[in-house]
Amino acid sequence: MPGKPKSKRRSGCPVNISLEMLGDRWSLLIIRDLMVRGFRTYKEFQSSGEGIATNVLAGRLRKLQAAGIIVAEVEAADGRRVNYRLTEKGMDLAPVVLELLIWGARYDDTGASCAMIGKLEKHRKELLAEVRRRWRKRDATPLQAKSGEWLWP
Amino acid sequence: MPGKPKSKRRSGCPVNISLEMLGDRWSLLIIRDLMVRGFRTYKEFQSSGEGIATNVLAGRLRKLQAAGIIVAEVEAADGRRVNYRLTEKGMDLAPVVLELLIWGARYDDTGASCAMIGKLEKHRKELLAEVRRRWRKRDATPLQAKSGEWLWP
DNA sequence: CAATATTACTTGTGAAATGCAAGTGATTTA
DNA sequence: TAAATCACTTGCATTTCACAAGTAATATTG
Repeated sequence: MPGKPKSKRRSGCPVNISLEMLGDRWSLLIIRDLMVRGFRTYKEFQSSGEGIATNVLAGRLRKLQAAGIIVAEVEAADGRRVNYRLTEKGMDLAPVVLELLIWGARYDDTGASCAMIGKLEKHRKELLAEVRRRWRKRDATPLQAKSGEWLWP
Repeated sequence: MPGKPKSKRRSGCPVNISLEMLGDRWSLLIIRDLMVRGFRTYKEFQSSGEGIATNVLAGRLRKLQAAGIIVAEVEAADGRRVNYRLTEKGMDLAPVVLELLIWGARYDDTGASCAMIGKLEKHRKELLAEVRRRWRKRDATPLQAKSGEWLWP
């Protein structure tokens, strides 16, 4: 039994960054991988090379479900597989993820030629629209490779 | 001696969400408070009601400095006071913070009338410009009250 | 159809981070 | 000069995390 989180304070009109769910090392990475790398299964997350521990991954997936950010469904054709998908609420994090990607690219750059970054900044809207279109179609082809390279447009 | 973080993996072209710095419960809250609540001192962070532990706050401020996101300077008029400010790099997180605020407001809403949310979404650019203008002027008047309420425009 | 493989986890253990209460040292104010 | 303020640090109990190993359910292979 995990026990309740001990009741957190909340201010009046709740325009607050809500980092109770997203304020950890992995949640946003999982969301990004669902959003732009086309990840769907537990195994993909584990072997993505980011190094999340298996028990922590399981915990995060559970929490993200409980928060209504992702849903899990067992694949009809193969009862072993569980496919994770973003909900509408989860997809609405796309602007956050995009801005984080842009910021990270601008400052965490280890030097590789990333002309793509300028394109991301200039075409925020189109990219967000594309991500959402693929989400609706359940199209899991990645916009971003495992290496981080962008496959867009 | 804290010891090195044990070397994290990095992919080739580094377009990655870099959550090594921001992937915790407090960093983005500190940045938001500097950005839109006009916080400047240690004490303000401590007594903001968010409940960050004092040792953790000290640690985060140190890490954010080391990452070049904030700077600390002792106040000339009062040698006890240390004022924290965002760097350019820190200010460039404004779009991230704004999108998080919008998302949080949309979904974490406990019900209060927040017509302001729509305004934030419609006037992203103006708000970002305003935040940056105040930052340049070192104007610490908050855009967002402690309660979360927006004082803008 | 039995043996093996795959997938999605859980469990156990030590290390690290966190939360809390109390204390410290450098100023500044009364 | 004593008290107050500010920005921290220290110690300790609790929680979370990382790593390795194991398990249960389904699927594939021979």
